[in-house]
Amino acid sequence: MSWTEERIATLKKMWEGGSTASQIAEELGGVSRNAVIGKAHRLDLKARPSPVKANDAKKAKAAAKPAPRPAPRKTAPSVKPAAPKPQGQPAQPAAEAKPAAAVTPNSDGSIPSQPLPNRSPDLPKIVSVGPGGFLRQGPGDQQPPIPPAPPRRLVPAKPSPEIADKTSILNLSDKVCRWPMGHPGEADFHFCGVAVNPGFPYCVEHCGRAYQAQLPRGARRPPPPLPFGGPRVR
DNA sequence: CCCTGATTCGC
DNA sequence: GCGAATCAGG
Repeated sequence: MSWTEERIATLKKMWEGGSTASQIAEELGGVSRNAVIGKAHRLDLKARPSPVKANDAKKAKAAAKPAPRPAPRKTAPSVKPAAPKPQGQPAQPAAEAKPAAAVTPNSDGSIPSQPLPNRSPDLPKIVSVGPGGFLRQGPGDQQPPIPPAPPRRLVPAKPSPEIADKTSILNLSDKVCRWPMGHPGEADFHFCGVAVNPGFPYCVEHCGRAYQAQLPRGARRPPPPLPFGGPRVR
């Protein structure tokens, strides 16, 4: 697998969205978790809570421990450097705490106008990518899904014309076929909705899709496409 | 053990 | 540039 534009875009989106490298790797397919991390770093995407690096306060412990880099490499079983030179810089004490995002008054003493914080400043966004490749976004994600103005009274939302006469998840019952049509998250995602094959959750047609008779070897027909595009082929 | 990200370094 | 191997913390 190569890192195409799209794959890189997905990687970025998910990485910045807070997905773990494993999740990203699984979503992309064909790559390992390591590959994802390696790529992310090459893209300068790093800086995410790392279990192994988060700690900085235990500097005393770290400093106390010589911890010479043992050059991990399978193809390098050679002897370790007998005299690891102190490659570490003398721990800059000058790294004083940055004022960081602290509000600094202007010279005239006024408070500089602060651009409205994008709601949760540094909270990790929850972003996952569904089977169809669409992005699931968590609450508080996305820029302005905010209702513009408070309506004076609440009116039952009309279904979008797209799915006006289609079976939404709200219309599901024991009586109608619950075979999904399209992909979840898409505007026109809906369910089959025709009368069920009695005793089954699907109509007769979709029962035929859902329940396949086990045929003798060699007599099997190629399986029909599964809902949601089926499991990913890797 | 499992998970995580970081890092190194042969390819 | 890529990613397996490895490290190290939770």
